[in-house]
Amino acid sequence: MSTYKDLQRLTGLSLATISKYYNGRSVLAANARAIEEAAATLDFRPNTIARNLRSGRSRTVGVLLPDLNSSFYLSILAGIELRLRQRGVSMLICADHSAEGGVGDAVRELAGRMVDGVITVPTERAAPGLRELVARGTPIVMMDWIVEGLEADAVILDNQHAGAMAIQQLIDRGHRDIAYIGGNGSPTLIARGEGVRAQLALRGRPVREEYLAAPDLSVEGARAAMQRFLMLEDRPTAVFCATDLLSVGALIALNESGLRVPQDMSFIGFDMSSLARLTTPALDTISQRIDEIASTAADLMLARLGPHPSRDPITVTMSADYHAGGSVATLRERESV
Amino acid sequence: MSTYKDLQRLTGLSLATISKYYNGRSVLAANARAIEEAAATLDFRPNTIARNLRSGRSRTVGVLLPDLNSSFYLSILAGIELRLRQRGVSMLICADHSAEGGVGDAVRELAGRMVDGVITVPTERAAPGLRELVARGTPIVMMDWIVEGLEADAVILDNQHAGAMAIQQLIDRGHRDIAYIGGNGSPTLIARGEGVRAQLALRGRPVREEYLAAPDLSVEGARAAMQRFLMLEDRPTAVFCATDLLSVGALIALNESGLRVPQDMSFIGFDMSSLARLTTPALDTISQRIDEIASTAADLMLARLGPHPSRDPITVTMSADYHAGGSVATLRERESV
DNA sequence: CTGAAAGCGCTTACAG
DNA sequence: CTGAAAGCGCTTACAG
Repeated sequence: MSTYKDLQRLTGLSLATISKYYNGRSVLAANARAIEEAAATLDFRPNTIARNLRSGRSRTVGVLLPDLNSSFYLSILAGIELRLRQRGVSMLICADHSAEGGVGDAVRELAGRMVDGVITVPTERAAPGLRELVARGTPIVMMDWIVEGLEADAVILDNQHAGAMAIQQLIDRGHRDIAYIGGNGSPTLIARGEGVRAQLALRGRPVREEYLAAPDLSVEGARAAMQRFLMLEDRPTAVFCATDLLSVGALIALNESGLRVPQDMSFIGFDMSSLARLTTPALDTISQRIDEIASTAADLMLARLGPHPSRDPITVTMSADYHAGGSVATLRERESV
Repeated sequence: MSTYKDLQRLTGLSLATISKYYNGRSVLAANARAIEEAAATLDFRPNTIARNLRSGRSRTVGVLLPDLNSSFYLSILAGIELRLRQRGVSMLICADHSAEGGVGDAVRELAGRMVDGVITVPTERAAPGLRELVARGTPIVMMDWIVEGLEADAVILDNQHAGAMAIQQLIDRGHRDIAYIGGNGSPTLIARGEGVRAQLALRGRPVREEYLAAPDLSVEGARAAMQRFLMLEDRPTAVFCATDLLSVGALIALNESGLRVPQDMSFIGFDMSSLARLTTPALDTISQRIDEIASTAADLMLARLGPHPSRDPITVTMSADYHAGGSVATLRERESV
């Protein structure tokens, strides 16, 4: 790797002038050409690490996620990467691995690498570290759920509404015995569950505890939960799943059981994008516009890194969409809403 | 952020001693305790950037992928992240975005950030940059396909065999008119296609060009390709898809057509993991052990970063597995192999 | 516009 | 074991 010193040797210019050139400040045209020539000869590229150390900015944003095991997180990563790269900002990825425990403090790891900001789907575990970062003036953007009391921007889904929307649809189609596979692992899932329960109550449907499952957020967890529903004396006529992995697991159990969707069981999934069309009939799903969430989060961060960041934290709330498929059967006559 | 100087103020020790402590070299027990106390008070954490600059090692590995739009890449990321984090190595992610063009040279970006090594699913576009890195002595590990002439470790699939295996299965089950949705975008796909053609030829089955499609590597590309197959005068009795996205797209088109799998069309997909069980019947697939590929790649990299790297490049070739489902119909009597 | 000098926060020989 | 000094490759005021 060649350095400014090598350019200095070839051009006779000072380090300060070379630095100015590489920072886009004005330099005599002749000098600029000389630097470009020398750089081409040497195959020179400025050392980002040194730049960062001296300037105190790394043009790198940390992306901290609970794990990397769902397509939800992948889509988020892809969306953020695209937006940040357009603006010359790099991305350092950390998975929190809360489950494993003791993998070290991901947030402090990011801090030690001088990231200019952190975009995160936060976990309980990460919260204290995020507070420290905010105290130090590092901008944070939260996605998916909000750490209470953290002064930071956020992009979240109206999760209560997302949950309620699924139940409303099922009730409108005549369902009464509705099962729900959700979870208590995060405020996001709790809110979706609240939406479910509230809507059931509102429409006078029984909230039967044996129809509510909160398994591990995994394909196998949901598969087992669905299997339990299917063994009930009076099994539900419809099931709603609160995440993509849970949807996949529940559907696998349904397929294994030999029951048909929607004749024997109606189904509403969550966030399955193109997978919803993988089955016959296609699935009804509740879904978020993940690309929009990611790009909004990236934009909020870029604004914070820019010259005139706004003072107050901004929370963007997005609403989920209902994608109709053919996986919900209409029982009896359709109720009026 | 506090620094060594602050620790020096609180402990009276020299910077050299503090540095020794943080690099795990021996320090008097009393001094170690003093440093720990001061660090706790100050909430100190060594600045990784400064460390990197001075030591010339960043304990960061660049991960360079063509894009971030497939679950194949996500699984690879997840596997690598897990292994690297266990060893205290961070991961800087770049998507090459070859398609968009002009997004800047991802490889040089990584070089400027002083990554200790690069793990990559290479693209044509990245090849020259990777050569430069090798010339500079930066270790590279390639996954999925090999850039010819690059002195670097690699973990690849026996793609010819993967392609041949699918065709063999279909022929064994009595199929003759076999369609293939693949692509020419990468040596990986070309090799899978060669395996397909070779096996068809070997078993005396016609290689009909109208049964071969090489669409964009996208869900929509495969959907369109499948739709064209279905409009053929004598449509094929079976289709094999060479990637996960292509499989999803083809299956969507099949569902939309109203044809049943496997009665009207047999289907073999690629790399669908749990998605293969999403449908009734479950899908037959060819799949790679992605976790193993990722962890092998990470281990090869960690070995290169360790104290005694081997001299010669290592190529690990893995073989694909056949996962039986119920998406292949048996026509006529089963042939002997 | 340009250059000389100091310094970002560490690590690294080198003495002691 | 410890400490004083130089330096990693840049950027940043400050003069000129």
